[in-house]
Amino acid sequence: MRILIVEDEPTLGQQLKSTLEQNGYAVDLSTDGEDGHFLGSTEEYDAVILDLGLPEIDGLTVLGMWRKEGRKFPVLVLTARDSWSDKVAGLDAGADDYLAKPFQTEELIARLRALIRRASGNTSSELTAGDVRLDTRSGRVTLKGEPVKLTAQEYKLLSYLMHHKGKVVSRTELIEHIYDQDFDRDSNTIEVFVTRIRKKLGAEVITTIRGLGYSLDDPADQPRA
Amino acid sequence: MRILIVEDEPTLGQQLKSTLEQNGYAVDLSTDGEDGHFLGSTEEYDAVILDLGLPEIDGLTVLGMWRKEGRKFPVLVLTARDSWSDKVAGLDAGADDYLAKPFQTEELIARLRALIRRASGNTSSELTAGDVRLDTRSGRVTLKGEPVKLTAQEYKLLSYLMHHKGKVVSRTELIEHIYDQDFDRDSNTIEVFVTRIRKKLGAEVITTIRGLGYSLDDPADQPRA
DNA sequence: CCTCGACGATCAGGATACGCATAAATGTCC
DNA sequence: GGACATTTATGCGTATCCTGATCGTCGAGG
Repeated sequence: MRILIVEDEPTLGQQLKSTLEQNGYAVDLSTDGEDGHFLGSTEEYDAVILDLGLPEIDGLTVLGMWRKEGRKFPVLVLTARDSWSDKVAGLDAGADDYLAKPFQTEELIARLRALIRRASGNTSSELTAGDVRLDTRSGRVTLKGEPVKLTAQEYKLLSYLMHHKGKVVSRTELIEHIYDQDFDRDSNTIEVFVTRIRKKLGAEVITTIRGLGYSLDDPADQPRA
Repeated sequence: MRILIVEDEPTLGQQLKSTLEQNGYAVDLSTDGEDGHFLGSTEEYDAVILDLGLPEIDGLTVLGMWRKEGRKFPVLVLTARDSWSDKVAGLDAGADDYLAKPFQTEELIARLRALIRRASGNTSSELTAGDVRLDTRSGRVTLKGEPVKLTAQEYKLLSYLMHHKGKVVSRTELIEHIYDQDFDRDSNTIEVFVTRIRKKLGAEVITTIRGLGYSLDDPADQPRA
């Protein structure tokens, strides 16, 4: 999953970035409103963390612009103080959740996870497809109850597919969502990891749709396939 | 485990701090409400000891603010006298336990231990994983019944992992919970202690999840692995 | 029905970052 | 001041990731 952080204070921003990366997210960091707005408008993110107290352009303005442009990613708003008016304004402008500074990183992670989960239409933190089960809280994957060891990239790829079960996901979409900004787009890493995952979880979990991409289907959703 | 003490009387506060440290806790001490509130909001604590009779901001107010902000750590409230009304108000405001001054440090420790245990979802004061058993009351660790000598830091690290059995714990999370406020975040002490613990208890007790952190698994939870 | 082209799957080698282990330096407590 | 615990520093080994090449397969058109 790929996250955008818009935070003017460099120390906090950098710290957030590395914390999130340690939790398996691909993270882009922007330190001003204009650049942040541009990134959010051009790149693909699964969630955005937005500080309201930005220099130059206000965070609320940026959020408003995104929504007007039709960007739908969930936005978690950070605000300097527990100011009630900011909260109302934020939610009005289209924020999906709200966290007052200062905050604990663990809570931020928990909320972010919940936002991404809800945005993809899932209600539980446990995603299942056939015999495969993925727990987004503990970061564990099991096959028929047996724990399976996945590497970081394998996990990211599988996680994205499971969050979009049934949808056909193109290779470029996968690259955009599991790598951050600077990454060589034409490479066959995706294929390599799909192969690896199939080896560990069984070939049938990921279906190839020639010319379009991949799709992860839950047999339970299709009585006969 | 990391504790925050908010106590205006310096003598008592300092004394509590060193007692708790002797019992294997990492302790931050704050002598006024405002600073205490800030610490509780920004740092990661496994429990908080809060004196109600504070100058400037009242202890109850601080507690109320924390709960409103969504802070979930267990709070043990200290009050000057055995005043019934204070107790009711404290529990109302979200306190988890209550102790009247003067008190025996033994009792404080015992209650603290119980609070932390309950907060992590454990019911017994004895935590086990495979052949390893950790008694939070005596601070003793045994391997297949044989007592094992652990140093203070080794114990803290193991204890935190055993309180969160099965969860993937990142290195920063470990640092935040076994060291107090001022500590150099980028150092490799965690790795060193993990190595030491593995040497004493066997390499299999702590699993490494590359790029994410460590995890302590109980073989009993996974029928066959 | 066969052939060819395009796309995807697979494999193996090399680069790299990550975690491990050890030793040396520093700190702390009797 | 000595013993022990803790932290820092450093080299090593290896899992993981990426690259590029080759092999396999699907499907359209002849």
